[in-house]
Amino acid sequence: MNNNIINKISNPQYLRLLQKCSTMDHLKQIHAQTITIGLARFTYITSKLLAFSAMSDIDYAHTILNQITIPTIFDYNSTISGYSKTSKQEMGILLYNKMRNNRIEPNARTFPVLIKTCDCISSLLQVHGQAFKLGNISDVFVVSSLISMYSNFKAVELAIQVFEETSYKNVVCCTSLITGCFSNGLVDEACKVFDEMPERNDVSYSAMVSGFIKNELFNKAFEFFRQLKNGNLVKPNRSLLLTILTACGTIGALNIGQTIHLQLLKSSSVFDLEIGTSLIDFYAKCGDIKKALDIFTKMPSKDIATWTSMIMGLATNGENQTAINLFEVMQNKGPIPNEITFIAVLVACNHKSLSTKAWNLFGKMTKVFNIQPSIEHYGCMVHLLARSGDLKGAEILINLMPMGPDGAIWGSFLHGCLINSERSLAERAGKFLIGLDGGHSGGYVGVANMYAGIGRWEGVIGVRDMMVERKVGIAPGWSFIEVDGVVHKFFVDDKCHPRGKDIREVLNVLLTKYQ
DNA sequence: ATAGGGTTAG
Repeated sequence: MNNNIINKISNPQYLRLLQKCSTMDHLKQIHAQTITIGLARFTYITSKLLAFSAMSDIDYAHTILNQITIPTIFDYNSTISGYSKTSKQEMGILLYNKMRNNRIEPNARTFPVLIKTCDCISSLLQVHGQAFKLGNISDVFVVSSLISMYSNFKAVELAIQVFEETSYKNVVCCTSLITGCFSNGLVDEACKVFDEMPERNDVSYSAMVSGFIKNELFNKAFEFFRQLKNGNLVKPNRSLLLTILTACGTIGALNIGQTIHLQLLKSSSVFDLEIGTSLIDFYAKCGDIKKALDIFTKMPSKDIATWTSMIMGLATNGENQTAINLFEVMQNKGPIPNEITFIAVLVACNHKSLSTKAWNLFGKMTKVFNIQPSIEHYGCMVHLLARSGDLKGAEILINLMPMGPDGAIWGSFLHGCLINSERSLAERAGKFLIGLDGGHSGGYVGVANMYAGIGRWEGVIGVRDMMVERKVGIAPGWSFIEVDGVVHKFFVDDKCHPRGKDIREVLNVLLTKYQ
């Protein structure tokens, strides 16, 4: 870059210069030149730089903020906004307090981002109180972020309260509440908000479809999708098609997903990252691993999500070694693995012969890639170790877990004990499992099965009594299949399906033929 | 002049 050029630059030109930056290094270069040339004394210029850095490198943005003698409300808003997109969320409130100490008044734009940085219900209540005190509470932007954050923290009743106290309810507030209700299991309430909202757009429909999926109401989701296809309500845009495709993967609806695939190819000229990645995930979840691999190889550019989806797809389709090999290839010529990639590759190690490899990767994750294992990583490790018969190793790991084991961890351990006939260990795991607070029936059933397996019938009765006493219901196992766009759900020992008799007859034929 | 909310790939 030529110094003369930047010296004569006008504000819009400077803005265009920043917009052209594709990497942080490029932005940092421009920052350096901005300072050398003396442009940095114009507050607008530095504020713009700060806003741009906050989108991709929050630490850098914070240093810029620290260098400004008297930062404006714009500078604070940009930095808080940057923090709302990272994991250092606690910095949001810290900055807000610093800003107040410097006697800078927050404005309407401060609260939506500040609300997004709240990492627990108490900080959210605190920020909500501030917004109320300073008169920003009727702003629709503030309302919609409050609704979605309260819902995220499982305080959906507070979300509903905020919604009801608002006089102007636009499409975004309503969509926030719809998503909030769905993610807290309030399906009827979500539908009611949708029916009563003044207008609906593609995002509200998208929220309905993914909400139904989250609550396992697959046919309702497809009913909505068909409404969209047949009527002229809203045009199913790319995001909505991606939502449906994800839904198809979740339930294994191969036929419907394939039509979405065609529609996506028609509507979008480029085979972009998100579409490609969701297609890989979709085909892998439907068991068509060849098609998934085909898309993977044909994709011109791949990011970490693409590679992770492929590794996970191979791992869950029994191609354990291929998944691990692909991970090795990725390390040579692909992006840097993240925490989800390690979950995928640990799932791939779920085979008796691969537990050494698993330990190896688990160590590499922390030492080489500096990723702290989450409860899911420990879960994968305990599961595969216990399954392969290394119960000692599994137990050591459980004791090492900084966050403490949950029901899933003890469940995996118990399962490993049972298939390896470790009775006394199984009993100990069972006691831990039942000792954990929680209404999930899986643990109790596991323990009951364990006692039954070793002939301790008084143990079985004891667990049953405990379930009655603690009001734990049994959620029976179930499965589903899509036929001609209709999803059929079956429970264990199900006698409710309208064609149940026919299905059983066919099943019997198959059983006599192949058993 | 600059900074804000809801759906959406692993």
